[in-house]
Amino acid sequence: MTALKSKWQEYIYNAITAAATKAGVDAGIDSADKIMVGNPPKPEMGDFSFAMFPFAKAFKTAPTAIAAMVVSELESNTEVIAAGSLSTAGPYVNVKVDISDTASEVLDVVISQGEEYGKVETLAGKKIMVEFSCPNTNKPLHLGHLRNDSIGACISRILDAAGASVMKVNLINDRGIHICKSMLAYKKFGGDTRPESEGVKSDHFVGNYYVKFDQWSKEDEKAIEGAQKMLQDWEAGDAETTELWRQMNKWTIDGIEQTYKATGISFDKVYYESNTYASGKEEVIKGLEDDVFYKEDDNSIWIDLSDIKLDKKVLLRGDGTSLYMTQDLGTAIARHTDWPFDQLIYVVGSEQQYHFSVLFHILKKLGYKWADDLKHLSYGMVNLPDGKMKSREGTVVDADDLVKQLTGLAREEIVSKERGDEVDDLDTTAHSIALGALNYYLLQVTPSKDMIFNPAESLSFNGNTGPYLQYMGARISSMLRKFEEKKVDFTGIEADASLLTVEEEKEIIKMLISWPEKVEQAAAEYNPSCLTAFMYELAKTFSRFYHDNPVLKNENKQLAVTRLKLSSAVLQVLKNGFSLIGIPFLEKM
RNA sequence: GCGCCCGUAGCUCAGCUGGAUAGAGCGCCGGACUUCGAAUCCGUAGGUCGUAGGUUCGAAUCCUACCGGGCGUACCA
Repeated sequence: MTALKSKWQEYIYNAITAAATKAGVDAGIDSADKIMVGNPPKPEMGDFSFAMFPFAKAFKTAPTAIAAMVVSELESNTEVIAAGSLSTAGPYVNVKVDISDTASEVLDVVISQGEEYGKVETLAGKKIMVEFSCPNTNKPLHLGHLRNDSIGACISRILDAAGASVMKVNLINDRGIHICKSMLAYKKFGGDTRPESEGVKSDHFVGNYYVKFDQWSKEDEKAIEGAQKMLQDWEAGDAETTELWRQMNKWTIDGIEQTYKATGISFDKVYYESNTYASGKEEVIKGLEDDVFYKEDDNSIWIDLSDIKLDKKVLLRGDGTSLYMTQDLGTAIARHTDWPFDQLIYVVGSEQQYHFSVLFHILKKLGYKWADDLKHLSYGMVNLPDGKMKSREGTVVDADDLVKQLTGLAREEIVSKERGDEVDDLDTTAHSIALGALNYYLLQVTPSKDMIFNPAESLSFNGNTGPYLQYMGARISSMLRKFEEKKVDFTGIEADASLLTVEEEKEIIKMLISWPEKVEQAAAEYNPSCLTAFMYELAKTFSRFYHDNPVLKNENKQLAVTRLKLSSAVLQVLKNGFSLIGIPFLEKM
């Protein structure tokens, strides 16, 4: 299709320059690829459109007249006439092309390339590290983490599809004052209890003590002091503190890993802040010696950011303990040493934009040239219909609960449709539908925007949703199964793309052709939502086509075979999209 | 105060490297199951694209100001 497109750009370009020469003017355009190609508002008007407005000035003529000139110029070329039919619509030149050759080609390409179709080379040879998730070890995952995980995992797959070599990394936030808070609360109120003894999932068990600390600290100022003291003990390597820390971290991480498993999240390498903060500290001290930083009277170490019109920022506390920035410095440096990347993408919420601009700036000041290759892929907050999630008001949507709830509803849906016996495994299928719904819901919104998570809507399986796409996949699969059963009736019959004359068929062909471009765009913009939009359009167009036009049941067997080929190409592209977005493909549902 | 982001249909979102009548889902109302899976399909209604200027042949899209909302501006992460 791109070949087709550039061919027409060439035709139009030649026609315009020829017309310009005849009119004795300079068309003001020097290459065919500068010709803008558009899509007519209605498919019956044509496949490509070319607006003549830009040439009005050079020709000193109304665009409508130029369109007429261009068309008459094109009609004198027999090659052009053979390639398509022309029409003018006011200032536009519209072209309707015969796409049967292209159709035949794209169907073959999609089917022979299979899951490779849509892989592109725009990032070939690039090493890209993607950091996402980054849980704290003091509480379980919530809805915000789910958006982070969805975006991070999806972007990783998209970059991979664009040819990059991708390393997915996690950073476990396992040290710091907030970690000490849940530890201290457990020490004070926990007694001999353990997750198993209470029958609570281990990360939730720890999270409950974090909540308890919050209540306690409101009544007793000593709570905060105690946490600070504990942090000092921890950094000093106090045995008892370290032991408690180890135990509680294990509980949280075990629990979070169960959640990752349930949501299909994985990493190539996991970093722990407890391993990198020390090198961050050294880096800060080195920077102090090199006069990049300065020391306050209380021994805290700072950077002056007035050169980039920001304030100043503390990098190390007066008591010598580390901060978020300290450890992020150490982590970044460790990563570049481990795997010298061309780009490192931090998938982190937009509330940390300031943090990252400072972090990147500091690394640059410390002399790391690769600081320019760091990118903060910032995403917006997830809010609820009645406002923000607030832990104090108990409105935080817990990740495990949400997945469980979605799975339960999907299960009910299957049962109520009496498909329980049809599907391969009820629980697995229900879970797959839940994941499809969740990932699609979270990824259809442009990452940079805040979004509202409407539980009722996200739980719906109708309309523009993941399960709708899964359903179309299952429908096509079902049809292909039926074809396999009756295959003998079709032996020796070859597909013929010139039979695809219905408007929807043409639209579908054009969409199939544009799939690789969509992947390219998604990678260039770090935006999965252009893929979700495309997939929905494709599924919907196919659905409309399928509703009105018999495929397998067509009396014309050759048309049946051709449409089957078209259907399986649609299924292939949908499946390729599914794997990028994180929608499990289901043969039956 | 300063910095960044966002204002598109009742609600949730697309569209934003400027181009023909601004799209979809949900919801509302109305149709289609003896037919390849109705988790489907079709149709109706619903928008001065926050406001005002500017650039342009042409602006939801680019620029400026203002209004409204969010986030940040922590020795939290």
